[in-house]
Amino acid sequence: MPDPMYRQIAEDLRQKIESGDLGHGDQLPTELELREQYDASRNTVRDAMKWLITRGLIETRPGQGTFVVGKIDPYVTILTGDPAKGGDEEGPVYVKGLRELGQGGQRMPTSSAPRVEIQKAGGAGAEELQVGSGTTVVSRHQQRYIDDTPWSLQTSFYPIALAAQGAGKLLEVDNINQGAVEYLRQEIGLKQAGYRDTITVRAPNTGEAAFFKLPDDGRVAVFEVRRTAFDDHGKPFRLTVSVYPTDRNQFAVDVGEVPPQPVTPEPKPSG
Amino acid sequence: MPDPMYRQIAEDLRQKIESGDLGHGDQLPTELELREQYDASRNTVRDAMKWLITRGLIETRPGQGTFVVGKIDPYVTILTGDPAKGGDEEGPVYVKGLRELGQGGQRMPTSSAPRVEIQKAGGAGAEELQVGSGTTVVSRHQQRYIDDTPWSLQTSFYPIALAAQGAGKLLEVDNINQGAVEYLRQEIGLKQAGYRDTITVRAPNTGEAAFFKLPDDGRVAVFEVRRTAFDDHGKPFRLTVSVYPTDRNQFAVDVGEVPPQPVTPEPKPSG
DNA sequence: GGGTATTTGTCCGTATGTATT
DNA sequence: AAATACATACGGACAAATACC
Repeated sequence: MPDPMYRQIAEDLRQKIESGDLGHGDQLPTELELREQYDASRNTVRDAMKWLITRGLIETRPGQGTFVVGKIDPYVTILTGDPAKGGDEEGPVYVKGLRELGQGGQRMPTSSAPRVEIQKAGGAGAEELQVGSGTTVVSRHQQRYIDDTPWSLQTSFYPIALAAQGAGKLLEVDNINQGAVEYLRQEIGLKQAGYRDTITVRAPNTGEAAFFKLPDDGRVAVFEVRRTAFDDHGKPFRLTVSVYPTDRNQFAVDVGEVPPQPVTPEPKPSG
Repeated sequence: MPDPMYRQIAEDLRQKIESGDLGHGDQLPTELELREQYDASRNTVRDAMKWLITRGLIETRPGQGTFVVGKIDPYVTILTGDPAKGGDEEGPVYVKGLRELGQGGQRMPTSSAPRVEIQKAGGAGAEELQVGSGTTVVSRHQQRYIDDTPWSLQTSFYPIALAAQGAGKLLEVDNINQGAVEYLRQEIGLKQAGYRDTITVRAPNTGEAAFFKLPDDGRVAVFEVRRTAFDDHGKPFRLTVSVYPTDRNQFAVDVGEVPPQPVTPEPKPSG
């Protein structure tokens, strides 16, 4: 038995897109035109559209039409940095296409002023800090941009004890210019000996979808990177949770000796 | 203006799920029952279902009903290993829940015999090897399992010159027991000085969806990890492309000194 | 194994609302 | 204001998968 009709229509359009017959940004025929081309009802054509939308191949714009999605030059974040520094907190970001900048395509992210909150460490967020439930932590939440486009949402958690020990800037609603890790080293001699990142993918919540301007049908997932930082006694003192849309970000991990070239050419989905 | 009706229905059901009113694996009312509860048409109820399905909250089973998705203990792959070894090719994998094994929750993946092909390095896959277009490469493709469940699809590319220089096993349809990286070191003195991983997320192709038994509506994306390995002259000699479903996998990256504990343990009574 | 009821999947038609040009 | 195009919502019909007797 053949596939359902909406799948056949979707596969036919997919083939047209991947063969280059329909290029990035091109407009598809309207739903009514497709209804005639494939001799199906408009609802069936729309089912095919939804199948293609889920796969990120097309997008619809009410009042305008349906379009092949444009290609995005992904941002590349290198997760392996100097353990004595923050890591991705102030690190550079590379752009794969490197069209706009002559060489290297390096960018610096900018951050909003942090929203600082004092919270109880419930089961909700900060198990990695290994403080008991009910202990007080400081959370510092920031919105991060590259070239004025939303790039990531980031929240760092610190035990309140650090502020009491002299790191008062943790409680201030200002960016810490030299970076929080360097500040903690200077101020109270806390050395970051290493960190562990865990990388997961999930659907965005409503706030994230709004900030990143993601379509509200939830088809674009987000990376969640949780960085637990340890001092030289192996004790965790910082948890940073960063969220990035998966459609315009990728990560790089360097182990051992790796030549300096910033990134490798793009991967391609195989048929 | 209020949200569309299908969104209101979806949000109401989402709240019931996230509040625990409906637990993992529980069955939802049938579409006809929901149609009466919300005084909507069956198609509108189904639109609400689709919204929840896209977000991974529920799943439908034809002939049975609609269910809250069960919780999955994710596999954790550590990307930062010994640069002189393969990395994740033979490395252990950790399971977060660690319920089934007493301690640590460590698992070893098993691999199918490789499918070995000789290919021209076209634009398709292996730009990272920095061989000219038209150069011949060996590809070794494997299916990898953990506890007999499909875990990843992996393809490694090597310049054909390595086989000519004495590493003949690269052309054989057998697993290389000691690992390809160790084999290349022993046989032709090729030392892996380091590697770079790039991590992206994309929709699965049909073969991947079939192997991983992913729903064919494409809502579950896959990780694509591309590992380029370099010798001690900084020359790439291996590209390994691994694909993992995002719904049951996560990655860890260790930088600097990180305490040994494999993953963040769930708070458990010591007994 | 067969038959039947239940439940979701596909497909159709139509009407009306909303966003854009 | 009008035309166009997609979004939402309704209704109905039949098919396919599953469970149960």
